[in-house]
Parts: sequence; C-alpha cells; structure tokens
Amino acid sequence: MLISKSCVYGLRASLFLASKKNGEYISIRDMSEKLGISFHFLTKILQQLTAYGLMESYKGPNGGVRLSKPAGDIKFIEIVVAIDGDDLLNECVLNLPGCGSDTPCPLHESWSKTRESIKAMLENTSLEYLAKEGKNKNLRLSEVGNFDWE
Amino acid sequence: MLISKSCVYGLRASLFLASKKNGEYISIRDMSEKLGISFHFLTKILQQLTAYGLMESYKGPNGGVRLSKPAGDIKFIEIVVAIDGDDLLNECVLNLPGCGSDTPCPLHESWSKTRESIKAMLENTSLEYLAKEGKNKNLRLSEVGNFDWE
DNA sequence: TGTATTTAAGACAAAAGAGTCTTAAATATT
DNA sequence: AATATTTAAGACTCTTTTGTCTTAAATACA
Ligand code: FES
Ligand code: FES
Repeated sequence: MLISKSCVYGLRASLFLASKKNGEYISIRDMSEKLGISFHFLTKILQQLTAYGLMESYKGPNGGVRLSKPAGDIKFIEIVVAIDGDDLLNECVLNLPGCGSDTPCPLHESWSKTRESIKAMLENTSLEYLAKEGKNKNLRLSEVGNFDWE
Repeated sequence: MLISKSCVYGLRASLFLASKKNGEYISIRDMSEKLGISFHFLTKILQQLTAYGLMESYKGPNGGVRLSKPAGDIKFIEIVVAIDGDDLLNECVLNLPGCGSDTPCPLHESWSKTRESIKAMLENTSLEYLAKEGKNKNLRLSEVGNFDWE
C-alpha cells in the first residue's frame, strides 16, 4: 500500500470533517460508526493529527474534533506527511539510503519522475475539493455501500 | 514504502543477475555478500521467484540461480507482481474494496491516473536496460558505497 | 455537586513483515 | 563411497503495524 492503514483512516476522517460546517465539532464515535473504523483506533490516529496541529479537539458533551484550518487550505499531502512521514516523497525505490542524483541507483531517474507525479497529486488536492466532489457526486468514503454525506 | 523490502531484495538480486552472462548460475551466497542482504532471507525470496518461474536454480557445487529468460524480456513489473502481488496496480488509495469507476472514492480519478504512471514506469523498464545503465554509469545497487558490477 | 459524555493516554494483544537458524536434498569432485 | 558445496524447506524469533481495552481528565448540564 502506498499509504498506511492508519493514514488512510486519518484521511477518510479528514474528508468527513471537511464536508461539515466549518468550526463544528464532530464526535469521533460518530465518525467511527459512519466510516466503519474502530472507534479506539480512530481516536488514536486523530490524536496524532491534533498533536500535529491539523485538528482541534474538545472534550465533554457535544465535544469532538474539527479541522484547525478551512478545508480549502489543507492539502492532502499534509495529512499523509503528518501520519506516514515524508519517506514516500524522498526515499529510494530500492530502499537504498540517501536517494539523490549524486548517488543514484539504476532506477533513480525514472522513479524520481514518478515520485514527482505522486507528490504533485497529493499537493494539488485540497480536502475541500475532495469533500465537495464526494458530496456532489455521492462518492463513497466507507467500505459498506451505503455511506451518506448528509 | 511503495515496494516491500522482500521485493526490493528480489529486484536488486534480479538486476545483479541481469548484469551477468546469460545462462550462468550465480550463487546466492555471493549475491548476498555483494548486495549486503542476509543470505538466508535472500534465499527465501529467490525461492519464491524460482517457484514463480522467473528464475531457475541448480544445487550443488558451482550451483546457484539464474534468470529463466533473457534479461531484456523481463520487465520490472514482473518481479514486483511475483513478490508483492498486483495490489499496487489495482487497489483503491483509500483502501476501499473494489476500486473502479462504478464505485469510485473521491480520490479515484486522480489516483487512477497516478497509478497508471507508476504502472507504465514498471512496465516499460526491462532488467537488461537497468543493468546496462547501472554497469555503464557505475550506479549503486547496495547500501555500502563500494558496490562493483565487475 | 453529581452524573453523563467525550477526548487523552497508555497498557495490552493480535497479525503481518522481516530476519535467523537448522536440517534435508541434490550435485560435483575426489 | 565419502565429502564438500549449494539450494529447499520449514521452524522459529524479532519488530512493526494494527487493533482492543481500561482508566483518567475535561466539560456540560441537571
Ligand atoms: S537512489 Fe534509488 S530512487 Fe533515488
Ligand atoms: S475507488 Fe478509491 S482509488 Fe479507486
């Protein structure tokens, strides 16, 4: 998998949040049920994103989490890097230490091009855009077929 | 990592073999030392490739493994699929079951394009080309800086 | 103040990936 | 025939990832 499972869960939750009213706290329990992700596991992941500054949380009744910036200002790549780190964008495809044009492996040239296109895709996509698309076209965000953006 | 560690080891060994005389058996011990990969682990991986039909092995003194086809006929993607499977080329980037245009996730459009470019890169590169490039330009194939293609 | 709700934190368990080690089978050489 | 070399096979261990569970802390509300 290009992206770890933890990261995927974080991304799906982020998209869910991005589709909500700005500033509204959404409970993790709610999200975990709608997205079909284990509540405790999702909690742990969102804690990371909160610690990273991408989300804000609020305890107590009607508490929950929300994005700390407008969804239009959050690029997909920020979530990925926050959870998986930036290895994907820097590492040698043959896992040799220090990928770069000074000590290239035989695949360096073609891989660095491909990697740039992955990076571009992650950098050019905002949560807002994806959430709007998802909402308008009713695209799925969970395993079960009956996901609803409301 | 895009490609698993086992797969990376298999790829590095394949490139090493591709740089050798066609038909020559190379001992796994030799390769493991030159490439800096655990002998037993590499053995296990090459057994998979042998079982898959991409390599042939020969036991006993002067035994070893060799590619079962000319290196020019083996595309990078064959090794990847033999070890990691074809998930990379089919899976939804959000890990939702059944990626396809009939049940797309919000990222499907951009991801399927990116995935095609990864696929194209893996399909258009032969072991022979990479091994020749590596040999000519003396590119590295191991962690230590002093790798030598001979 | 007491209780219910919600995130925070961290211990714990299960599964998968990575790596090690031992023994068996095949082959070449003497 | 005996021995050395090499891959085959599989048990085993270690690490990382994934997932579960329990308890603590914060907050709202009656
Ligand atoms: S050195 Fe291998 S991809 Fe850059
Ligand atoms: S359905 Fe998600 S990438 Fe195709």
